[in-house]
Amino acid sequence: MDYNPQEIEAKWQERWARERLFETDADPARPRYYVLEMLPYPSGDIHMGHVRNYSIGDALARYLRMKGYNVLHPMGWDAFGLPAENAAIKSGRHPSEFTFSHIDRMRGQLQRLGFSYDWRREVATCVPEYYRWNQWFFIKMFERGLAYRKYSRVNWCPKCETVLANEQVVDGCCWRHEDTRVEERELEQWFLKTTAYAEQLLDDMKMLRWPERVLTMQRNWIGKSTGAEVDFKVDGLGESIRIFTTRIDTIFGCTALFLAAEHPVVQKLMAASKRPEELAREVERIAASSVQARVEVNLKKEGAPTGFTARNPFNGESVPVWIANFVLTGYGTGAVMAVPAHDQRDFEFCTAYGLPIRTVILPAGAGAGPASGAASSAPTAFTEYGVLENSGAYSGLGSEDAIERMTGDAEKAGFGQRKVHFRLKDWGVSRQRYWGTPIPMIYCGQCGIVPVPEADLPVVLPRNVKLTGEGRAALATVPEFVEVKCPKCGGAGRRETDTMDTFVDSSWYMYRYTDPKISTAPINREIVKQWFPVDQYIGGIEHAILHLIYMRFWTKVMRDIGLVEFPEPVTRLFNQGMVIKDGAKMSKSKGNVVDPVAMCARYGADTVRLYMLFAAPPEKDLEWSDRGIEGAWRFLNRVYRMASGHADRLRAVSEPVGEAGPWSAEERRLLRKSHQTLRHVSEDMEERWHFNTDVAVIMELANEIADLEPAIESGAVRPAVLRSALEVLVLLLAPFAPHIADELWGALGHEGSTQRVAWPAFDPELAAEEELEIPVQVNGKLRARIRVPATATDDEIRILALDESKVREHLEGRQLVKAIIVPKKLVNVVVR
RNA sequence: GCGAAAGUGGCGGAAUUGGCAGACGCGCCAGACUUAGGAUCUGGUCCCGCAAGGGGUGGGGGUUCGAGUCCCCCCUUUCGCACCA
Repeated sequence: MDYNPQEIEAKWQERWARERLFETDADPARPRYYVLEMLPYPSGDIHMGHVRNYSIGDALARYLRMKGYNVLHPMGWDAFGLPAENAAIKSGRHPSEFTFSHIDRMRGQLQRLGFSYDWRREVATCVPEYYRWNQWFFIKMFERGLAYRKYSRVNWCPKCETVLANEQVVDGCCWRHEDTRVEERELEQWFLKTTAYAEQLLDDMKMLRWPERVLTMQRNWIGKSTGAEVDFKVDGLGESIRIFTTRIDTIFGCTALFLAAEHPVVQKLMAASKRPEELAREVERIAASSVQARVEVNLKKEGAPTGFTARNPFNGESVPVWIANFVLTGYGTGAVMAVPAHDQRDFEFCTAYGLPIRTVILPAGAGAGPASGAASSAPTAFTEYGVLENSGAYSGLGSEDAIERMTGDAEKAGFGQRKVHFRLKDWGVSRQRYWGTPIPMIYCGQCGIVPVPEADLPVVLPRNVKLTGEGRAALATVPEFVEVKCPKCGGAGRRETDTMDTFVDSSWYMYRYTDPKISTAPINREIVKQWFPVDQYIGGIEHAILHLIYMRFWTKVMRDIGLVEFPEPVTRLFNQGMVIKDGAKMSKSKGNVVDPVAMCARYGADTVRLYMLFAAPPEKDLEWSDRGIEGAWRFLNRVYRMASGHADRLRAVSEPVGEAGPWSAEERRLLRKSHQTLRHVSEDMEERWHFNTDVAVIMELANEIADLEPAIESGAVRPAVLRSALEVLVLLLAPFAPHIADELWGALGHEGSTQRVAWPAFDPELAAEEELEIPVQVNGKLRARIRVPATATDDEIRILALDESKVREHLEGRQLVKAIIVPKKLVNVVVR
């Protein structure tokens, strides 16, 4: 009789599996819905963050199945590169031992939580079959010029001992090691050309129903800026310096040029300089300080003159060329024009070094005289659009017009051109690690870079490798792996020894789920067409500019090589909040973790899941509370006692509730409450997703049934009505606490899982109140409540309200101005 | 610094469209049952007040018959961006 979750959950989990309840069938008549949760690193144990993520997704999946959808709800595992290698280095065992045993372990934990995954569609991204298709994609991209190799300065995490992509650097630190500063190294690396899709990644955001926050982050990350490039000829040298500006309208106010210390022309200036040693020293100093600027916020602006001047092509004026620490090498051309009057940074720099400041833009609508005088003595730059002055033929134009005209004129005269720059950089995918997809390339002295022929894929990892963790590509130490014949000429070649970033794996795993076993192609086009795009993706915000940009890029590449016909892989995205304990995100290093497995052992999966949904709305952070979960536990106990207490009697009842009564007042009350609850949960599941309030109204229904216990004893609530209310209660609970729901569904005399039962429809007539309690305000203050039949007209309500004794008291000696009736809601009597 | 979101009891939170502020749960108080209670059940629980009544959604102003909700100013917190020319 006592609620024993362990027993119930084990029984139903076994039965769900035996009946293959969650296996996605191919019934073409039913509408399809693809629910996907972000896949985990198999770190060995699932944590509460996972449980929350999956409780949300599973509630949705279970609801949709009951609504008649054919639901695809898969689960898989990301490649687990670094943790596996570190564990291997420590123990001397092979990384695969960790990876696969951890996957098994986490799968077991998820099964214990009773999530409704179709395990036939499980995908692990760390197996040779998956490597094959990563490599296949890589070669396709190489053939299209979308994968290339270049020697460049890269981010290096000393803890990971490997390269990081720009997206993987957070506040100057590694995304995995939040307190490890990223270093810079010069390395030859493979890149994927995400920049080729910058414009599309930006444009296609309009078709995404994603949180605005994520879209904004992506927009910032892509960082489109439209402007112009203009050439300044260096006086006395054959060189010219090309600058990028979004404010060509301010160019008459240019009083200097600023170069990044690493700008290529700096070498030439040094060579031509009259005082080369001195200049070289200065350049070195500025270079050092600009490296620091990348890490430090608000670094002091520093610079040095080169001694050269360059000619402004618009007014023929020569301005000094400086080196400045705040000019970024990697953005635009690495050179900018200094317009101190209209750019805050230039203003600070020029003020510090005494360079002249010349106003050329006036605020629109301001008088010419006073404004120009004020601007030259102002402590800040005027950076907004305005009207040009001191700008030759362009004076008097508005900024917008001027930008258009001046850019056009520069193009005609041949010293400049329209230009769009993006902040987005290509994705550096080389990793100097063992456990990852080998990059399928061979270097030949004769033929250059040659991709491994498709027939030879996959290139697999050699087993006999010694992992040192010393930051050199581990594969380079295995001669049998490295030494290979060139597929083109048959001569001696060398294999690439870097492996791919594991974000490659997660960029297309959602496709693989639709047909995980296909061996002739990365995806089954026909089946993908049936399921894609993913209807609902659920995961944390932390991948806003990592996985979620890579994934979008990958889909666009897949479309361009003819694998899919749509531009975006995921229509709707939902970000659940983090699980917090003692004010901080749960993490092993902080020692504030709550183990879901232990919680399951104590309370059962249903209680844990119900609490995860009840304690906070899903998009907000959830503060873990040991007391709070007790509440969920008590609730399920109450429901269990209540339902199973009545079950024996109710099982025998066969008569239906009846279409229209006649019902006792208590029966009406019960039916009304259950249909109101049904309405709330049904509507909420469709759009709003405030699962915490769904659980709250389900609790209210349970409380209502408990309150009616005397009426049930006395027969005022007949068994058929009670049974209908209990069935609603159980079915509503099914998405949130599925085991106990199925158990009680059985106790009420039904066969099988609630997942095979149609979601009940609510009856608006049963949900409607017969009598309303309407608050009556006098001048906005609550003075009384009146009870009126639900059918009462506004006039009837007005008469009743004005007749109420409390209201009459407040009316005494005053003049009635009007009575505002909000139908079925409220009356406000206005008096003077 | 710029941008966005948020701020409601002792706590998590509710109030979906401008209409009863505090649903539901936790905690707390009182009681019942009990050898016992960290089990269960019943009642109470925004603040001041014996009550009548008054006050109350970060602070200040405004719009409105009516504001947690809309507008303006300020404060605080969180998140994102941060020399992107």
